[in-house]
Amino acid sequence: MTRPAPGTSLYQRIINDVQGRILSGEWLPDHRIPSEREFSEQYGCSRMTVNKALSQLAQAGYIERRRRAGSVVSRPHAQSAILEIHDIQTEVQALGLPYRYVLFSRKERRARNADAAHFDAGGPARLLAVTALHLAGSRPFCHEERLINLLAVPEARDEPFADQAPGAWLLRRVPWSQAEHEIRAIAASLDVARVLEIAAGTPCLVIERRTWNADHVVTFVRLTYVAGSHSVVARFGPLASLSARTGEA
Amino acid sequence: MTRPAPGTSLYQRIINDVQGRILSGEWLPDHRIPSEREFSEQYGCSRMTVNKALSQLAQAGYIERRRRAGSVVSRPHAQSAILEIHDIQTEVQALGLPYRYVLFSRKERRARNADAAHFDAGGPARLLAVTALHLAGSRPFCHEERLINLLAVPEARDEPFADQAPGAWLLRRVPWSQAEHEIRAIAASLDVARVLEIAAGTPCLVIERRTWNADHVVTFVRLTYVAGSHSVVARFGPLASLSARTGEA
DNA sequence: CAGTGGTCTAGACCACGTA
DNA sequence: ACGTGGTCTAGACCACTGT
Repeated sequence: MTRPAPGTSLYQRIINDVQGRILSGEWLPDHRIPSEREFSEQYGCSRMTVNKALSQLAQAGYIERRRRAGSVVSRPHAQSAILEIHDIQTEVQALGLPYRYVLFSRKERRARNADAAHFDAGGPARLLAVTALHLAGSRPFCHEERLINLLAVPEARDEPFADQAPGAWLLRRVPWSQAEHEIRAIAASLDVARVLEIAAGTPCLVIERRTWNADHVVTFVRLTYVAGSHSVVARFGPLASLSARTGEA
Repeated sequence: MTRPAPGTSLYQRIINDVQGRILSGEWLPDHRIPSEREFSEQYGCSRMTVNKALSQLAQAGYIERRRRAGSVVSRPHAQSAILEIHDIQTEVQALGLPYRYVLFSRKERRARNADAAHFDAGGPARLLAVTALHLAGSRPFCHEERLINLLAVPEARDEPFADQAPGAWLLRRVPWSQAEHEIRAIAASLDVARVLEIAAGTPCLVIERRTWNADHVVTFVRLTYVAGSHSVVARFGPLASLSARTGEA
């Protein structure tokens, strides 16, 4: 066999067919779809090819697979979206504005009790605390408060962060395995309001991010944006992650 | 062969090994990792097994694969996170508060120019516009403004939405293929402030979501939360989606 | 107990892109 | 040109689980 696979591969065709039946409503939630062996007969291919297709459909959340009981169409559940969080410099320049970065303070210090919430139990012995401002043109764009775990990133001790934001530096230097974001709306505090050149109490968007490598927190950052200057966009296409993931990483 | 695979499968072991080398920094970005054929020799297994492992690592963004050139460790790029957006009722009950839903208005009407931004070019001919309030205990929790495309969901015409929020109804009834979220901070308008029982100008978190099925927008919703009552949490663990995706959908 | 998915094999041909 | 990944085969044994 080994058909030339003109546009798409066989397993991709199976994915598309099943996805079509689910999205069109032909196969409703809890509907039991054919078994791998039935599919392989229908498509005249081996079971492995069907398995690859159905495994990816399961990963994308379209179906659930159970031994003996077979595979059934998932009932829609909490939506999960792919949230893209870009580098701030890239973001500002995408707005067509000149980007500028100003370092406010950079202090090495021992971890306090207040830091324990952001780091793991016990926490890191020594921290690097950095506060800075990102500007779009002449306007303040984003206020950054960051803590870096010096046990995880000892090189940060030698980095002044005078010309380069710690986020960009860390992204290039440190591998990370997990990140957690929390997004909230707040009223600007007096301190932040002064820096962002707005009135205290003005609505702001806050993004807090903790980044892990293996078991320990590498860095914690709080980014404060003036309301209206920034929004977070998240997209989700279940099968997008199946069809488009080959070459783009 | 067919080893009993004591705790994990062979391809999962390969995934873990490669991930470990990348996260530890042993294999830096742009490092070329062994070819599939080399791995299969090292592990004493077939190339298909290695292929399954490396394919999943590529999907998770750890490595990039290029024909002839081999596979290289990815350089970290824009972080993408998995954003969980839950049903509002679930969310309120998770806070340990009684949930209540109040319908304010429900109107069927023709699409206006102002709706065109939320829907596709041309837009749907007829819409169902619903405004409602979600309460946690006796306090307003979230104000909902929703537009439903009646061409995509004609059954909505027969649904009063008096006792049931349209979000929960749609989630159960309508398949969707894509969603887009935008999260912003705003100052409460007069109308919204009155409904949420806060002062005008109070910071609020706004989530706007458009949901597609195939090519057309099914529904658009704007959810407004009082600042402090709600935050969005997003997590990302590249390999979490590899190891934990089997049985949990 | 019977049928499902989970995993694995030892080959194979092909398309592609880089050296 | 040649080695890479991409895909596929025609089997196999096993673990699990619903009937």
